[in-house]
Amino acid sequence: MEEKQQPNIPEIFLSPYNPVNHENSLYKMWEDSGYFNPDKCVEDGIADRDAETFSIVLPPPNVTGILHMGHAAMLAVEDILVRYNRMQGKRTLWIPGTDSAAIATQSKVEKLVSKEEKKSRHDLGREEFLKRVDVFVEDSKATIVNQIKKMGSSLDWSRYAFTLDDQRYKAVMTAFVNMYNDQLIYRADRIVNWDPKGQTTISDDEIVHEERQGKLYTFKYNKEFPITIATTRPETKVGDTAVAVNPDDKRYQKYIGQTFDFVFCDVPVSVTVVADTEVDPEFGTGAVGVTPAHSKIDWDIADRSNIIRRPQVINEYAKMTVAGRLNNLKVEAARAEVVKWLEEEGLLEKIEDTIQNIATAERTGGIVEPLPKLQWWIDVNKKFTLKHSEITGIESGSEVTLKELMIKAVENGDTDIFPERFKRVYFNWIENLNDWCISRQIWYGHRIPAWYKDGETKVQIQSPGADWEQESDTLDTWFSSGLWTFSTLGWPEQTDDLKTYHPTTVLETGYDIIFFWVARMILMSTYHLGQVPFKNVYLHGLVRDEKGKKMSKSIGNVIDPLNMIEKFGADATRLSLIVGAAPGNDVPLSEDKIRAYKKFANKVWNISRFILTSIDDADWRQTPELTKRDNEILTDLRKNILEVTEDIERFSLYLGAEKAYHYVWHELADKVLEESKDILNGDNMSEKYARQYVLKECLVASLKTLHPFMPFVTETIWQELPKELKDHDILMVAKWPIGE
RNA sequence: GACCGAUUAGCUCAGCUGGUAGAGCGCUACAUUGACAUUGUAGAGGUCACAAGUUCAAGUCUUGUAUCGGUCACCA
Repeated sequence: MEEKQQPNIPEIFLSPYNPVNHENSLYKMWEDSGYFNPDKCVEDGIADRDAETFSIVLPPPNVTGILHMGHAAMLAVEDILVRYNRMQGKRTLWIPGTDSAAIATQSKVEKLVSKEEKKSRHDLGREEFLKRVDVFVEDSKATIVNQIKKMGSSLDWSRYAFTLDDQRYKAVMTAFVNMYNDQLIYRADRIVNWDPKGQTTISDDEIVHEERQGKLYTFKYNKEFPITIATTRPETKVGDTAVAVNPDDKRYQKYIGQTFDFVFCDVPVSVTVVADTEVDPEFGTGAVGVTPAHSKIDWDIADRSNIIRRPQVINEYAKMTVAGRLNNLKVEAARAEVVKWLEEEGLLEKIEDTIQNIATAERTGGIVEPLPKLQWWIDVNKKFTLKHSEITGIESGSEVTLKELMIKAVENGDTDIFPERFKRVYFNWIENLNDWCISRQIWYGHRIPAWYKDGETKVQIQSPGADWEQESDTLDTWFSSGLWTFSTLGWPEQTDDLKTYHPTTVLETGYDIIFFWVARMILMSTYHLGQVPFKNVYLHGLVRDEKGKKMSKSIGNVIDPLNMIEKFGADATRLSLIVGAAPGNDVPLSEDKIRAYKKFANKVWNISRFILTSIDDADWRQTPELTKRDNEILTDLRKNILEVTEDIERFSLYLGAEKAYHYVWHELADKVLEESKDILNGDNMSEKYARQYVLKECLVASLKTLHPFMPFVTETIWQELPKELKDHDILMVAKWPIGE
């Protein structure tokens, strides 16, 4: 038996691919190379000076949070797009950042301070408390940043942004002042959504409607009152100033305009009967008790009928402020008390079960209490002059509203949304959009640059003087998030980055924040820059468990990405989140699925090992004489490259990943490698050499097409490839192969 | 209540601009430990929710029905 010559194979291939041995050092190698930064790529000739640009801003994760599968999916999608475009030779920029998550962070620190020092934020005072928050944020920042890196995210860390850093502060202040000067921001007293738990106002979009079992009470204010009314909230009736009926309702027409005074549950009340077309004669008794201070609809009815809009009978702690037996009771207790009183007085006609929609605060879960408050708003319907416009169909200097800008930007295709059906969702939302309440009663955030003295108000970034007092409210975090595509690029300065990379190419985010964020970014960018913020919106689905359930700690079905990276590698984790994840569709994820892709990483590893040992003795200076089959293999290869390329270009990553996977495993490995064994061991040297050439081509190209999807294993192998096979030492910046 | 989506193999889903169905996992049988803490080969399994329509031809287009899911919504 002749001893087969032991090929010269790199030692690392002697054992299966083990991600943990390579991932951290590879990431460091990439980072040290500087090629996450497009400037460095241009400098070293990887991208041409005038190459097309490709830019994405990372939707900033909460600075104090930890990485979950949703983040992991987002990072995987974006990194694939970024790596692909970088290999295409574009000037590719992916900007990292973190978000202050104002309310969440503040309450975290509040809890911490209360636990460790037994103090409230008010004990510490605003300034001292904010110092604690800053320290906390600084400490926890490293955690999330490191976790982002674990996924292999090729972000340009030299451009890292934090929503509350100095540069972003400047952008937010400038934005506010500009909008105020255009009278798009105003201050007004009206009903707001008050979250008693969070002790702040919230916007309409931060409300979650919950269906709950409630009761509908039908009663009279007193024995003499001629009209019976129904309500689910009897405790608010001490704040009634009117009873509204439909003007066409024959039963009540004779009372319209009359005023009745009486004492209701110890509280003197005066109500006027008014006509309002919004009242449905068919519902309940056809008469509505109007409580302007605690219901938005009632406030509007009061406005239309010229009724007084107060008294306010419930305070910020959801407690009654009236005198008598209800004094200082919580609303639920007050309700029981009022019902008891109605029964005693014989005023209660009936109680029915009903399903009522309760408004709760998204972040705290508290029941929202509508209260009248003096707050800051953005007017979405006011006409103003857009000085500069690059938006298709809107001339510079034309009169528009913010709503029109938001609609136009998508309607004209300047911003395209994937999947397409979300365009309709977007338009639908804008049509029903009301003015946006942007002030919040929390401390951690951008403090509104309004200054007060003796009833006078000035809006400007710098304090007008020591005796002027600054507005204590801060801005809704989505206000600053809305500026994110351009505040991260240096706006309000006209930086090179801003000129080069804005509008950004893609915004990739979850469909659940299309209103919160996507719409607000379009609003802010079109207004401040006259540009859309991004040319494409790619909406990914939510990561769910294998049964399609939402992952949650209480159910215990959470799959931790860091744990998965540890177990199966970042490449496997990425692929599991991409394959089968059509944009806009939820992704079912299981540990088995991730394990399957770890096997694939190992398969790639072994394919490479086989090919490398098979081509070890090849001399690449010869010209290969390809057989018909050789050419066929190369054609298949290029066809696969083309398909993967097209899929990535049209954001169908789930298809591209699957095709790349399928080709490598079931075409290259199962067919090409198997049939090559005879040729490689045969005596026909010309045929053997030709096949070696083909295998080399297949390996190099496959590593490249796989790289965006599974950067670590492909780069690890690349580093072991003989120099003469590579067009660059680092696969991350090698040239994307050409398909046909 | 309005709008949107889904309904295709046991499970999870692909099927873009219409031409009599595909993948992965699972299952069955056989082979394999000299690229592969395995892998390969072969196989079973679907009246593409239902009904009507357009068409030479329909998972694929139109309309309607049913079931499930989602988003939005001020009915007191």
